Amino acid sequence: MMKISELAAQTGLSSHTIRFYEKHGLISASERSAAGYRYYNAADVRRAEFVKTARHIGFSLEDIGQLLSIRLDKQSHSCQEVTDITRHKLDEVNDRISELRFMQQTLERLLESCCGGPENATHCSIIEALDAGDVARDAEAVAAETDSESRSRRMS
Amino acid sequence: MMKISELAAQTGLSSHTIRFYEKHGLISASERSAAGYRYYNAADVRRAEFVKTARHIGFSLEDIGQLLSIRLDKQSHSCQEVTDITRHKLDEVNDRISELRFMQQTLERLLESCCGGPENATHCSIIEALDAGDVARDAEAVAAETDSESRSRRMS
DNA sequence: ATTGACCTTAGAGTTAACTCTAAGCTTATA
DNA sequence: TATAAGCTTAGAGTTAACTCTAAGGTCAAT
Repeated sequence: MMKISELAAQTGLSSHTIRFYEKHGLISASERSAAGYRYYNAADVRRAEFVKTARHIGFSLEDIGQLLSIRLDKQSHSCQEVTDITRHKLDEVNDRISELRFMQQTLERLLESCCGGPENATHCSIIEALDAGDVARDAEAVAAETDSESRSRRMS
Repeated sequence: MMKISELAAQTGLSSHTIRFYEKHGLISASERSAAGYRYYNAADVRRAEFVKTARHIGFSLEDIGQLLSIRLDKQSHSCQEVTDITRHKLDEVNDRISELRFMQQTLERLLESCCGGPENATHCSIIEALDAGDVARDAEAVAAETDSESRSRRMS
């Protein structure tokens, strides 16, 4: 049975974060001392590590809540539920990657077009491109194409 | 000279957002009516569109503030200043893409390993993988490798 | 008995970029 | 002149996932 700071050391989460996760129903201490100290057993530690792993992969706390309830009672849940959550997360990730790739290309194109030197910016092609706004029209096309804007805006 | 809702229609920004940008020093109306109504001239519109374009590419409002001050007085600024901002943004974007690609690969790997069927999750390989935590150790390696965690966490 | 490290809680603060509300004034139209 | 649409401001709310603070209780070691 370990105290919160030991669990923190073990998992790499902070004590604050562990309490925060508890408040959100993801982790709990299976025992409390008379004075209210949290004590974690091996199963608690594994659960905390599960949360950390899932978080690292990019699952939201809400996703993790669902995964945990499946983990807790595997018999009552199907593999499909798990893959649905996973696939949905993958879709979000892919959408966000598409957006970022467009930004990446645009930024690279801008950088190539500009001398980047100590000359003054009177004829800077980056400023000019932003002024012309043609970049933005491309961006809108991509956004419409992937229809990713609204969903990905909710992602980290 | 157009009123705020006309500028909104023209740029695709909301009136709220235009006022918000004004509060943050990015946009302003070159005139006000006696009653305080904002009136925008052609230069104001171009500036608003500059902001929108830059925003679309992924520049933060702070970045845009810098770009605008360069745009406003090109003689006093160098191309290098512009490319510095752009390159820095590109670095952020690339870091974030690296993270997301790792997530993508991990999620794809998880999906491949799981049957995804209506069977109960007693032996679900996704849940098992999250339990084992080996995924997380890979993720940590990637995070350390690109050193992208702290920077990208500030990105959208 | 006294440190000092650690624990508790409730609740506030952080970040970015909006987004909305309330209460009241203005303007164009019928 | 009455109505509706639109404008103004200050300021609060939203989102996600923390992160920190304050005020106080606990515990092990000296």
